Amino acid sequence: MEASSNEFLRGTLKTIVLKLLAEQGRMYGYEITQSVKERTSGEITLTFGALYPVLHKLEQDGFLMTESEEVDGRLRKYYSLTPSGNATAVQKVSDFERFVEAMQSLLRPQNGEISLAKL
Amino acid sequence: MEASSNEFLRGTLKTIVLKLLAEQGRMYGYEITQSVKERTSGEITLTFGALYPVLHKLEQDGFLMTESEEVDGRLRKYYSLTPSGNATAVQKVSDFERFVEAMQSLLRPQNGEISLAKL
DNA sequence: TTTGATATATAAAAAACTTATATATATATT
DNA sequence: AATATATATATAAGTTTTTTATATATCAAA
Repeated sequence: MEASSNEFLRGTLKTIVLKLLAEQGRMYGYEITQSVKERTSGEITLTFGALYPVLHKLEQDGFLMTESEEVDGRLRKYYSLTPSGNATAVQKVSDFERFVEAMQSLLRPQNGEISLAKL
Repeated sequence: MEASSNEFLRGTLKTIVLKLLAEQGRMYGYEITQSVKERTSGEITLTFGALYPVLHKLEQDGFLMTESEEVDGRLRKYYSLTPSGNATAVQKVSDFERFVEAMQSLLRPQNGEISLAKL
Protein backbone atom coordinates (compact mmCIF):
# COMPACT_ATOMS: atom_id res chain seq x y z
CA MET A 1 0.00 0.00 0.00
CA GLU A 2 3.03 2.25 -0.17
CA ALA A 3 2.87 5.22 -2.51
CA SER A 4 5.57 4.31 -4.99
CA SER A 5 8.43 6.76 -4.77
CA ASN A 6 7.93 9.28 -7.53
CA GLU A 7 10.82 9.76 -9.93
CA PHE A 8 9.26 12.96 -11.25
CA LEU A 9 9.56 14.54 -7.83
CA ARG A 10 13.27 14.91 -8.55
CA GLY A 11 13.99 18.54 -9.03
CA THR A 12 10.64 19.80 -7.78
CA LEU A 13 11.21 19.52 -4.05
CA LYS A 14 12.54 23.05 -3.53
CA THR A 15 9.71 24.47 -5.60
CA ILE A 16 7.12 22.67 -3.50
CA VAL A 17 8.62 23.82 -0.21
CA LEU A 18 9.03 27.43 -1.32
CA LYS A 19 5.50 27.60 -2.72
CA LEU A 20 3.86 26.15 0.41
CA LEU A 21 5.74 28.57 2.62
CA ALA A 22 4.80 31.50 0.37
CA GLU A 23 1.20 30.46 0.74
CA GLN A 24 1.09 29.51 4.41
CA GLY A 25 3.47 32.06 5.90
CA ARG A 26 5.24 29.60 8.14
CA MET A 27 5.36 25.84 8.51
CA TYR A 28 7.45 23.19 10.22
CA GLY A 29 8.97 20.19 8.47
CA TYR A 30 6.53 17.54 9.58
CA GLU A 31 3.64 19.83 8.70
CA ILE A 32 4.98 20.22 5.17
CA THR A 33 5.06 16.46 4.58
CA GLN A 34 1.51 16.07 5.90
CA SER A 35 0.21 18.98 3.88
CA VAL A 36 1.72 17.64 0.65
CA LYS A 37 0.32 14.18 1.29
CA GLU A 38 -3.17 15.50 1.98
CA ARG A 39 -3.36 17.99 -0.85
CA THR A 40 -2.18 15.45 -3.40
CA SER A 41 -4.35 12.64 -1.98
CA GLY A 42 -1.23 10.65 -1.24
CA GLU A 43 0.12 10.96 -4.79
CA ILE A 44 3.17 12.89 -3.62
CA THR A 45 4.95 11.86 -0.44
CA LEU A 46 7.97 13.75 0.82
CA THR A 47 10.40 11.65 2.83
CA PHE A 48 12.13 13.20 5.81
CA GLY A 49 15.50 12.16 4.50
CA ALA A 50 14.88 14.34 1.47
CA LEU A 51 12.98 17.17 3.11
CA TYR A 52 15.25 18.14 5.98
CA PRO A 53 18.40 18.46 3.87
CA VAL A 54 16.44 20.64 1.44
CA LEU A 55 15.17 22.86 4.27
CA HIS A 56 18.72 23.24 5.60
CA LYS A 57 20.02 24.01 2.14
CA LEU A 58 17.38 26.64 1.50
CA GLU A 59 18.16 28.20 4.87
CA GLN A 60 21.89 28.22 4.09
CA ASP A 61 21.16 29.90 0.79
CA GLY A 62 19.26 32.66 2.57
CA PHE A 63 15.82 31.75 1.27
CA LEU A 64 14.42 30.61 4.60
CA MET A 65 14.63 31.71 8.21
CA THR A 66 13.68 29.70 11.28
CA GLU A 67 12.23 30.06 14.75
CA SER A 68 12.05 27.16 17.19
CA GLU A 69 9.09 26.68 19.48
CA GLU A 70 8.26 24.05 22.04
CA VAL A 71 4.76 22.74 21.57
CA ASP A 72 3.40 19.97 23.85
CA GLY A 73 6.89 19.20 25.07
CA ARG A 74 8.12 18.63 21.51
CA LEU A 75 10.35 20.91 19.51
CA ARG A 76 9.02 22.51 16.38
CA LYS A 77 11.19 24.41 13.97
CA TYR A 78 9.14 26.87 11.97
CA TYR A 79 10.37 27.96 8.58
CA SER A 80 9.36 31.12 6.74
CA LEU A 81 10.52 32.88 3.59
CA THR A 82 13.02 35.71 3.44
CA PRO A 83 12.43 38.37 0.78
CA SER A 84 14.78 36.56 -1.60
CA GLY A 85 13.01 33.30 -0.75
CA ASN A 86 9.76 34.89 -1.74
CA ALA A 87 11.12 36.05 -5.07
CA THR A 88 12.58 32.60 -5.69
CA ALA A 89 9.25 30.95 -4.89
CA VAL A 90 7.48 33.04 -7.50
CA GLN A 91 10.22 32.38 -10.03
CA LYS A 92 10.29 28.64 -9.48
CA VAL A 93 6.55 28.18 -9.76
CA SER A 94 6.59 30.12 -13.00
CA ASP A 95 9.57 28.08 -14.26
CA PHE A 96 7.75 24.86 -13.44
CA GLU A 97 4.69 25.96 -15.37
CA ARG A 98 6.81 26.76 -18.41
CA PHE A 99 8.48 23.39 -18.09
CA VAL A 100 5.15 21.56 -17.97
CA GLU A 101 4.00 23.40 -21.09
CA ALA A 102 7.18 22.33 -22.85
CA MET A 103 6.62 18.75 -21.69
CA GLN A 104 3.05 18.81 -23.00
CA SER A 105 4.34 19.69 -26.44
CA LEU A 106 6.48 16.55 -26.25
CA LEU A 107 3.95 14.22 -24.66
CA ARG A 108 0.79 15.27 -26.46
CA PRO A 109 -0.28 12.53 -28.86
CA GLN A 110 0.92 13.34 -32.39
CA ASN A 111 -0.39 12.33 -35.81
CA GLY A 112 -0.79 8.55 -36.05
CA GLU A 113 -1.26 7.90 -32.38
CA ILE A 114 -4.74 9.34 -32.18
CA SER A 115 -6.16 6.98 -34.77
CA LEU A 116 -4.53 4.03 -33.05
CA ALA A 117 -6.16 5.06 -29.79
CA LYS A 118 -9.50 5.22 -31.54
CA LEU A 119 -9.45 1.57 -32.58
CA MET B 1 22.57 32.58 -25.08
CA GLU B 2 22.67 29.17 -23.47
CA ALA B 3 19.38 27.59 -22.50
CA SER B 4 19.72 27.46 -18.72
CA SER B 5 19.91 23.86 -17.59
CA ASN B 6 16.49 22.87 -16.37
CA GLU B 7 16.29 21.39 -12.90
CA PHE B 8 12.80 20.05 -13.58
CA LEU B 9 14.15 17.87 -16.34
CA ARG B 10 15.52 15.61 -13.61
CA GLY B 11 13.55 12.43 -13.63
CA THR B 12 11.76 13.09 -16.91
CA LEU B 13 14.52 12.12 -19.32
CA LYS B 14 13.54 8.47 -19.69
CA THR B 15 9.92 9.43 -20.17
CA ILE B 16 10.79 11.86 -22.95
CA VAL B 17 12.98 9.35 -24.76
CA LEU B 18 10.46 6.52 -24.51
CA LYS B 19 7.58 8.71 -25.63
CA LEU B 20 9.42 10.08 -28.67
CA LEU B 21 10.42 6.60 -29.74
CA ALA B 22 6.85 5.33 -29.26
CA GLU B 23 5.69 8.11 -31.54
CA GLN B 24 8.43 8.10 -34.16
CA GLY B 25 9.19 4.40 -34.41
CA ARG B 26 12.93 4.82 -34.46
CA MET B 27 15.37 7.65 -33.84
CA TYR B 28 19.08 8.16 -33.25
CA GLY B 29 20.54 10.06 -30.33
CA TYR B 30 21.39 13.30 -32.06
CA GLU B 31 17.97 13.34 -33.68
CA ILE B 32 16.32 13.06 -30.26
CA THR B 33 18.14 16.11 -28.92
CA GLN B 34 17.23 18.15 -32.03
CA SER B 35 13.62 17.04 -31.93
CA VAL B 36 13.24 17.97 -28.27
CA LYS B 37 14.84 21.37 -28.83
CA GLU B 38 12.58 22.14 -31.79
CA ARG B 39 9.34 20.94 -30.31
CA THR B 40 9.87 22.84 -27.09
CA SER B 41 11.16 25.99 -28.85
CA GLY B 42 14.46 25.61 -27.07
CA GLU B 43 12.85 25.39 -23.63
CA ILE B 44 14.15 21.86 -23.07
CA THR B 45 17.65 20.94 -24.17
CA LEU B 46 18.99 17.44 -23.67
CA THR B 47 22.74 17.25 -23.23
CA PHE B 48 24.63 14.38 -24.81
CA GLY B 49 26.30 13.56 -21.53
CA ALA B 50 22.87 12.85 -20.08
CA LEU B 51 21.20 11.37 -23.12
CA TYR B 52 23.64 8.64 -24.12
CA PRO B 53 23.90 7.08 -20.66
CA VAL B 54 20.11 7.03 -20.50
CA LEU B 55 19.86 5.37 -23.92
CA HIS B 56 22.40 2.75 -22.85
CA LYS B 57 20.58 2.19 -19.59
CA LEU B 58 17.23 1.74 -21.32
CA GLU B 59 18.83 -0.69 -23.75
CA GLN B 60 20.39 -2.64 -20.87
CA ASP B 61 17.00 -2.81 -19.19
CA GLY B 62 15.48 -4.32 -22.32
CA PHE B 63 13.31 -1.35 -23.24
CA LEU B 64 15.23 -0.39 -26.38
CA MET B 65 16.93 -2.22 -29.23
CA THR B 66 19.42 -0.78 -31.70
CA GLU B 67 20.53 -1.03 -35.30
CA SER B 68 23.55 0.82 -36.62
CA GLU B 69 23.62 2.37 -40.06
CA GLU B 70 26.23 4.32 -41.92
CA VAL B 71 24.76 7.47 -43.43
CA ASP B 72 27.01 9.91 -45.35
CA GLY B 73 30.11 8.21 -43.97
CA ARG B 74 28.93 8.80 -40.39
CA LEU B 75 27.62 6.18 -38.02
CA ARG B 76 24.08 6.39 -36.80
CA LYS B 77 22.70 4.21 -34.10
CA TYR B 78 18.97 3.89 -34.36
CA TYR B 79 16.95 3.09 -31.27
CA SER B 80 13.48 1.60 -31.22
CA LEU B 81 11.18 0.24 -28.52
CA THR B 82 10.86 -3.38 -27.52
CA PRO B 83 7.38 -4.54 -26.43
CA SER B 84 8.26 -3.92 -22.80
CA GLY B 85 9.66 -0.53 -23.80
CA ASN B 86 6.35 0.31 -25.41
CA ALA B 87 4.41 -0.63 -22.30
CA THR B 88 6.81 1.40 -20.18
CA ALA B 89 6.41 4.41 -22.46
CA VAL B 90 2.63 4.37 -22.03
CA GLN B 91 2.97 3.90 -18.29
CA LYS B 92 5.48 6.70 -17.83
CA VAL B 93 3.52 9.24 -19.80
CA SER B 94 0.46 8.43 -17.75
CA ASP B 95 2.48 8.61 -14.52
CA PHE B 96 3.83 12.00 -15.52
CA GLU B 97 0.35 13.33 -16.17
CA ARG B 98 -0.79 12.17 -12.76
CA PHE B 99 2.22 13.79 -11.22
CA VAL B 100 1.51 17.10 -12.93
CA GLU B 101 -2.06 17.03 -11.67
CA ALA B 102 -0.79 16.44 -8.16
CA MET B 103 1.66 19.31 -8.56
CA GLN B 104 -1.13 21.60 -9.77
CA SER B 105 -3.02 20.94 -6.56
CA LEU B 106 0.05 22.17 -4.70
CA LEU B 107 0.98 25.09 -6.93
CA ARG B 108 -2.46 26.48 -7.73
CA PRO B 109 -2.93 29.80 -5.97
CA GLN B 110 -4.88 29.30 -2.76
CA ASN B 111 -7.09 31.66 -0.73
CA GLY B 112 -5.21 34.88 0.06
CA GLU B 113 -2.80 34.83 -2.81
CA ILE B 114 -5.31 35.76 -5.46
CA SER B 115 -6.22 39.02 -3.83
CA LEU B 116 -2.54 39.87 -3.40
CA ALA B 117 -1.96 39.29 -7.09
CA LYS B 118 -4.87 41.62 -7.87
CA LEU B 119 -3.32 44.62 -6.17
C1' DT C 1 41.74 26.22 -43.03
C1' DT C 2 38.95 26.79 -39.67
C1' DT C 3 34.35 26.99 -38.10
C1' DG C 4 29.92 24.85 -37.51
C1' DA C 5 26.93 21.07 -38.00
C1' DT C 6 26.55 16.19 -37.65
C1' DA C 7 27.33 11.93 -34.77
C1' DT C 8 28.59 8.88 -30.64
C1' DA C 9 30.84 8.02 -26.39
C1' DT C 10 33.04 8.00 -21.73
C1' DA C 11 35.02 9.62 -17.38
C1' DA C 12 35.20 12.61 -13.38
C1' DA C 13 32.70 15.25 -10.40
C1' DA C 14 28.72 17.16 -8.28
C1' DA C 15 24.05 17.07 -6.93
C1' DA C 16 19.95 14.94 -5.48
C1' DC C 17 17.56 11.47 -3.49
C1' DT C 18 16.64 6.85 -0.93
C1' DT C 19 17.16 4.07 2.80
C1' DA C 20 18.46 3.27 7.27
C1' DT C 21 19.20 4.79 11.68
C1' DA C 22 18.97 7.64 16.00
C1' DT C 23 16.61 10.32 19.39
C1' DA C 24 12.52 11.79 22.07
C1' DT C 25 7.62 12.85 23.65
C1' DA C 26 2.60 11.96 23.67
C1' DT C 27 -1.40 9.22 22.99
C1' DA C 28 -3.96 5.17 22.19
C1' DT C 29 -4.37 0.27 22.39
C1' DT C 30 -3.81 -4.38 24.27
C1' DA D 1 2.47 -2.31 32.08
C1' DA D 2 3.83 -2.80 27.53
C1' DT D 3 3.45 -1.90 22.82
C1' DA D 4 2.27 0.54 18.80
C1' DT D 5 1.34 4.71 16.50
C1' DA D 6 1.69 9.57 15.73
C1' DT D 7 4.40 13.55 16.33
C1' DA D 8 8.95 15.84 15.59
C1' DT D 9 13.89 16.59 13.89
C1' DA D 10 18.19 14.98 12.20
C1' DT D 11 22.23 12.68 9.94
C1' DA D 12 25.02 9.24 7.54
C1' DA D 13 25.83 5.85 3.93
C1' DG D 14 24.91 4.56 -0.42
C1' DT D 15 22.91 4.90 -5.02
C1' DT D 16 21.35 7.15 -8.93
C1' DT D 17 21.23 10.89 -11.93
C1' DT D 18 22.97 14.63 -14.10
C1' DT D 19 26.59 18.12 -15.37
C1' DT D 20 30.81 19.23 -17.26
C1' DA D 21 34.66 18.09 -19.71
C1' DT D 22 36.92 15.56 -23.01
C1' DA D 23 37.78 12.50 -27.12
C1' DT D 24 36.98 11.01 -31.72
C1' DA D 25 35.48 11.60 -36.58
C1' DT D 26 33.10 13.17 -41.06
C1' DC D 27 31.15 16.75 -43.98
C1' DA D 28 29.98 21.36 -45.71
C1' DA D 29 30.61 26.14 -45.90
C1' DA D 30 33.12 30.41 -45.38
